[in-house]
Amino acid sequence: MKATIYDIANKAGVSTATVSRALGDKQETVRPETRDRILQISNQLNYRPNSLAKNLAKSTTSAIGLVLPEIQGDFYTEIVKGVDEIAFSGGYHLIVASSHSRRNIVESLLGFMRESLVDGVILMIPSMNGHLEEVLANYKIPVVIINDIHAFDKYDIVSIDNFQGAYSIINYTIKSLNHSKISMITGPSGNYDSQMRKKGYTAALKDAGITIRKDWIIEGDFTIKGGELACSRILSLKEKPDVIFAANDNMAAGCYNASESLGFKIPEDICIIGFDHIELGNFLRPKLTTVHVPVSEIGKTSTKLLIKRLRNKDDKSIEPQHIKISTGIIIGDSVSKLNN
Amino acid sequence: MKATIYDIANKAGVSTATVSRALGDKQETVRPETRDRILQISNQLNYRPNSLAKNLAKSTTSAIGLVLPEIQGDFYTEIVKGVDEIAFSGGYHLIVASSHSRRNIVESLLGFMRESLVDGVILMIPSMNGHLEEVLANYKIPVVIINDIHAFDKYDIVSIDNFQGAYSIINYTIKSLNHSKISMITGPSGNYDSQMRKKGYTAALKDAGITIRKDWIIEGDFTIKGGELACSRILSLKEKPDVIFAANDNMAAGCYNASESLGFKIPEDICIIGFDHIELGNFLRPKLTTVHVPVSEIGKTSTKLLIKRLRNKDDKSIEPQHIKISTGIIIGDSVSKLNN
DNA sequence: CTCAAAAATGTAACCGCTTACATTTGTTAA
DNA sequence: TTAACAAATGTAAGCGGTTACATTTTTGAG
Repeated sequence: MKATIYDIANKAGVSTATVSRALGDKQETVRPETRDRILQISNQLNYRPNSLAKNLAKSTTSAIGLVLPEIQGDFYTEIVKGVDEIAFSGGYHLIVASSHSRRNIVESLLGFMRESLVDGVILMIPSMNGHLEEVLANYKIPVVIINDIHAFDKYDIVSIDNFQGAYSIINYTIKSLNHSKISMITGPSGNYDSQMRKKGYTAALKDAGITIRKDWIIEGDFTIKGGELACSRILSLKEKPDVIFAANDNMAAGCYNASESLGFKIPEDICIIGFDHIELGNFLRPKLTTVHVPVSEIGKTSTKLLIKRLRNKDDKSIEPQHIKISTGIIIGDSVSKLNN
Repeated sequence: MKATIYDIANKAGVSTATVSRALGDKQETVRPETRDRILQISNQLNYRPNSLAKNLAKSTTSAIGLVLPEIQGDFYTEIVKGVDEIAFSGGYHLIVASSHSRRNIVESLLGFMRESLVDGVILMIPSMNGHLEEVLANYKIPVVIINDIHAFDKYDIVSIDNFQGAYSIINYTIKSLNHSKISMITGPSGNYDSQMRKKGYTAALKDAGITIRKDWIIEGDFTIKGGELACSRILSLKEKPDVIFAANDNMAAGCYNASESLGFKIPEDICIIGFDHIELGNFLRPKLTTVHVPVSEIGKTSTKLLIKRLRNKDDKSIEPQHIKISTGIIIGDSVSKLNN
């Protein structure tokens, strides 16, 4: 049978309270020789505290919940990796729940919260969800939200600087490469990242004095297939743009496919810009020009934030923090330079 | 304050035992009208059982642990997704632990087992690890191992049919495409998947009466960079092979890079074959010929196996199951047909 | 050496649910 | 009607820790 705290107390001739104190993290008042004796016996019996009992007694689980949207591709692996690494070094376990055919984000979240299964939650919200606000308001476990969203200002938020990323790369395309006929394939309409990327795009155009053409803004869905479809539509327009700015690399890859099958050469006939800088982009030919997003940084930062919150749970005074992760530009060969 | 089972018992004028029975899963002996009353009050109070208390009382957690090797790329996302989906529908939570700079597989495993944090574990072991056997022997939580490994025959195992996959594609290359000068870039020497893929490769050659050249078997490390390096070495041999079989797609992608920079055209000057069929391969040009591995199937199958085990925990008689997930061939354009 | 304060340890309730066993209530057959 | 048995419910002891409060031991100033 597994050794319990009672066994140790017995063998050491002390009470369970003393054993608990000697073995606990917080520096408790135990005489050094007593502590040593307890530690030794504990080792000898190969004692491991039962975390279930500890959880119940302390109403705490040392676990962090990570709620992800429908998982696909590199992106999420990086997030999980970043979160896991920080969680682990902070002494937390990681419970993940991704939404899929049988479950949505809110359900995952509720599952965590209702059962007090985790001490805190990292929540990645790609787009607005009806019940979400209500759920968040009803349970008061610390939450860190990953997304570029302002409806949740009272929570800690970690977001990619989508606006800046899009603005920079479009600005570069205009100013340094002399382009002005730039179209965009957005993500799904409700998606926050997509919305901000679009704002960056329009702002850069506007600041450069370029009129925005609504017919050059096509809605995509962040998938490769979706990119293919949208690109085909753009390439069959009577008045074609010179550049397609896809709201993510997946769709940019779709553009490569469509261009290839429609006989458009990149970058001579059509230029492509992506967003995310996933591995895939490095293998597209010509190399994809895109916006670098430090994905695992997002996971790490949110976890750090959450853990800080958990460590100061009583101190309600700390203001919600909003951290923006900045992006960078990756210059590939998928956008040509125009001679003006 | 959150409602407890006591509050319900009070309000309903029954004992906590009855409430517990009425609310529990197993069809207990409670009079219908009593059950109804309890259910009603439970709803009214918005009662949610405290899972921590339940865990302690039942010494069970309804959680499955998933231990992954160093996470990178598509592959693992698919596994997590598959596991999560099945775990969820079986009423289990998913706790993941990946090894990384600060932790290795055995540590993750120990963490789960020592603290009785999970009811069972799904363990992905890429290569032999000293303490592993010992750890597994010492704790008797149900374990499902994902890998092509025979040292652990007494556990449930789910494995990719690496041998068959490699054999088939090499055989196809020989028989249908008339190649005979086929080299291989393996994975890290200790890696089980790699070992079996190599066996499939050598068996196919041998069966076709082709002599195996040791100098055409180069060790790689499953990374893109590693593939690049190994490929360069092969391409600078005095006697070059016509085909390079990379033990995974990542390395195959590296081969593309190396071939490009050394001026070798695929498939005219050198042919490339991969393994895994990750998304990336679809974007290589020419399209990569590779072995399809149904990754999320692996996750799903192992989880089903584990849950079955957990549901029949007492029944020790069930023999360890060894399930092989079969692979398929994806024919791209990276291997030319020789006229013999 | 004495005594008050500080340090160390002990006692036992508690976290909220489950469940073996005891008790009460209901049902059925003679 | 009643004995015998089944069904429904109650009692209370866990599960294995934590911790408020009580008690004992140690320490050190006077």
